[in-house]
Amino acid sequence: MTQDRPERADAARNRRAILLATEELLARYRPEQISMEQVATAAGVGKGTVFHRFGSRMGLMHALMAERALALTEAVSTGPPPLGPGAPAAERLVAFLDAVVDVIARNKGLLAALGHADTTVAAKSDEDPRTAHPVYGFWHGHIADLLAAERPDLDAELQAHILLAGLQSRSTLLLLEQGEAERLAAALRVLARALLHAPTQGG
Amino acid sequence: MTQDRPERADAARNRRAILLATEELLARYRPEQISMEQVATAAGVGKGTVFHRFGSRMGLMHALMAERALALTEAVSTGPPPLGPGAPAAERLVAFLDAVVDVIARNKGLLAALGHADTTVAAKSDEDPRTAHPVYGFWHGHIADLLAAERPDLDAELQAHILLAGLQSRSTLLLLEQGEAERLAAALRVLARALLHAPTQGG
DNA sequence: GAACGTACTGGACCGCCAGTCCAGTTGTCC
DNA sequence: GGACAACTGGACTGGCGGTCCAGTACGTTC
Repeated sequence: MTQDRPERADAARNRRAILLATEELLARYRPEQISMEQVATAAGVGKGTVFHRFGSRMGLMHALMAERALALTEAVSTGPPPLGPGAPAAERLVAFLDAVVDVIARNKGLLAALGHADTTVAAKSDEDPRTAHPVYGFWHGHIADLLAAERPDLDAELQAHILLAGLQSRSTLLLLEQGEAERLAAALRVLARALLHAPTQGG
Repeated sequence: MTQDRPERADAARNRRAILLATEELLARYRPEQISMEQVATAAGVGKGTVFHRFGSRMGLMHALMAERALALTEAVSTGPPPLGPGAPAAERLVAFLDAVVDVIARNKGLLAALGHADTTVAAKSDEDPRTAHPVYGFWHGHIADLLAAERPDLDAELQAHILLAGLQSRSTLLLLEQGEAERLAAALRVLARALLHAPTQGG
């Protein structure tokens, strides 16, 4: 589909430049301070190019996020246990949560930017956030599956949302900025384990 | 402090009008679609007045939120158990979470707007979100206290943040929009109870 | 290696919005 | 009823996300 015709050399070069410039800006400034024009300038291209390639602020952030999350996606699908298939669901869940904390810790700015982009754009389309944000969808699905495998009596879908929410809130992001990633991971492990051992629910 | 001199009659009238107009707009439109100018027009005042009274978009949303959360604050501080003092911490916690879900369910638009306002303004000041959002601070403190009372071995501060995060995420807000408040409350109860019964953590 | 069609480029441009400013108005106090 | 401060409101500013389209340079074809 995308390969019908290989991306033109200059287009590929600029795409990389834009993603790179975005990363650098995110490392240096708060996401809301970064305008698309700045990204374009930093990448040495025109604003039109940025929008041509990525459609919108949100598209750009999604592309970047997808790239950053790629390794985790692969580790989960085809890598070795406990992240990959093979280990018991409970272990995989804890390992996965740890890994997600890690990805997020190394991409706080991006996460915040994504949140901001989502919010900004939400008004224009009433699409489901999960559809709009494939990385989140994958994470959520994975957590929900593992949770359901271990505890079919729980509302796994929703618990998965809640666990993930704990990683994207403002307070959490603030914590990560202070280098407390391990503390967050620990808390999440406790929470996940507690959930796995929770007293069975009456209907 | 604020009472040194009672608010002038016209000022009070306009403040009410602005808050009311904001509520009505929030009920009808998505928060990001509502501009401060619209609020002003709907309230029948000039834009300058809105900013004079509330300082910024965020200030307006905070004022509205504080008003909406007032009943809960009072119920917790001086009301009857299980919400108010008197009941065991575990019961108070569950009751409080239910109450917060209720407040949030009845103010989804406002919550989303607050999130948006926070994000928008965050760049300008590097204040701690808790300071910036007193209602959140109160909720968080209360949950953390109750949690710590029952389970001193937990990272109550952080777990409280995580529980609250589950109420403010985009997915959650989406759920609430679909009238699934009870489902969310149930999931939170399960999670809180699980946490209260969690296996003790090794240091 | 030259000519051609097309995908890509970039910056001027648009509409919009948060927040500022200040001259005029109105309520309150003495 | 006069004086002073607080309040008011709308014109204005700066900046942003996103569009548009004329020009450019890439890859292809002969």
